[in-house]
Amino acid sequence: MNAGRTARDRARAELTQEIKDEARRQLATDGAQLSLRAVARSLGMASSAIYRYFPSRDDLLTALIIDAYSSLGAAVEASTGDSPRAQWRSACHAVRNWALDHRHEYALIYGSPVPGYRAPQDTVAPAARVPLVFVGVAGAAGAPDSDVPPVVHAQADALRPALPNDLPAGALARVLLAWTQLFGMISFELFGQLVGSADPADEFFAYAVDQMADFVGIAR
Amino acid sequence: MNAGRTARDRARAELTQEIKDEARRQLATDGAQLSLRAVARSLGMASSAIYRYFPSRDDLLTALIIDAYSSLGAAVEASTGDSPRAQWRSACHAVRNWALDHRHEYALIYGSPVPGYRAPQDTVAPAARVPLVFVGVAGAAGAPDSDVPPVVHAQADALRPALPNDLPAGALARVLLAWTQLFGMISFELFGQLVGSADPADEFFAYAVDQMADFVGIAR
DNA sequence: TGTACATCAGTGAACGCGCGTTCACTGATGTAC
DNA sequence: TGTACATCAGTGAACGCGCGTTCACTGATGTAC
Repeated sequence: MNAGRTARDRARAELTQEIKDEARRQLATDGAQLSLRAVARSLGMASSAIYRYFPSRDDLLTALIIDAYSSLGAAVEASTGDSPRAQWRSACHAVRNWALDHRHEYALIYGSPVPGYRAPQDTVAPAARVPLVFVGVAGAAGAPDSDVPPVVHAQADALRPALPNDLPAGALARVLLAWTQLFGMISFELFGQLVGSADPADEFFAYAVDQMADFVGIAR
Repeated sequence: MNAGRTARDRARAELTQEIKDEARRQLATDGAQLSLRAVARSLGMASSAIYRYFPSRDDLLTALIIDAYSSLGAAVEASTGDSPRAQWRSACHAVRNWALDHRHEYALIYGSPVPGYRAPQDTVAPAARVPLVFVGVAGAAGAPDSDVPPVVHAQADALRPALPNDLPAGALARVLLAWTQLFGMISFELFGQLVGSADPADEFFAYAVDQMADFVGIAR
């Protein structure tokens, strides 16, 4: 199935991609609305033809969501730094830069849930890639343990088998907190909540990233 | 105009309220979609009758948004505590409780922007009520100054005239950071990003609130 | 290499639906004298 | 207190639009012998 590609197979793969690309383009212009008919129109094909590639609108949405998580995940995994501290900073900025470059895909995955749409299980693994990078950096930095309430400690312990290292519960909790902080700030910036205070947000973002590195205990 | 209320005036005020209430109810059931016709249907009136109360769908949306900010603002302003630390905690929990009780209104104001909708200036003041509460608490606690990059320092200085106290730039920056942290965590919880890690989030939230109080420098 | 059949991509019409907004109209409520 | 007129709330039909999805069909591509 991977070797003997027929012309039909190749055409199918290409058109599947083109449909997703066009749908992404429409997310960017029309906001979060996604219309199969509009996508088909732009591609010069009958609206019913889309159904040869995606069984329904929701399946196309799911594909876009998975692609978005994967694209962000890859961007963050590709970020590098000479020290754990530099890696931390570079990973945070990779998230923000991706978000600024893909505003509507960001809104699709981190904004309010799409009405009437229920995300299937397949999105879980790609969505986990970003937090796993931060766990990895904290591990490499030898982030120290700290006091944590029992329930949170138990949640950290339950999470550990899925992690690339065995970060102590106190460190893991702080990484999680920094993770919500990171996306909170980016969402506020993109969704316009910072207008009038920390906008433009470049310097404030850099400042926050540094504060969070200190908070997690990643040495300067 | 405020004293001599005619029957017509009272009927108008009541129906305006009923339209908003029904619209809110529909936000809660149908997700972020808002249909004037559906609202009218539920109220047993002709869809065109809505136009006697709101000139367009966007105006109704704007009213809902302002109401949501005001409702949240009032809830947070009403929170109390014996010490600045207790006030901080109680304000944070007030935000979260309001969000859990008004999920769709929360999504309306803190989720992805509604496609094709541009928020007018009238939303700015109500939106500022929550952060102002946190600035107030930090002021009462005597939150200390700290190092902050020049651009952020300048943004803090520019903000100060609009504040109820003259928090030093380093403290104000940390309050802003905690503010984005707070909403980041609540958004993640409500939008399902914590599933599989810190969910249920009650303890993690309490933990994060305490960490942020330390971070801002509000004495235990 | 050639033929017969099965598979698949794409079409165009149709179904059934919902939407925001406008408009001419009716009848009730309010106001001025 | 009563009458004449102006204001307003609410109606119902219509405009013009877009949507997701289904279906019978055509013609091209692939497969087995």
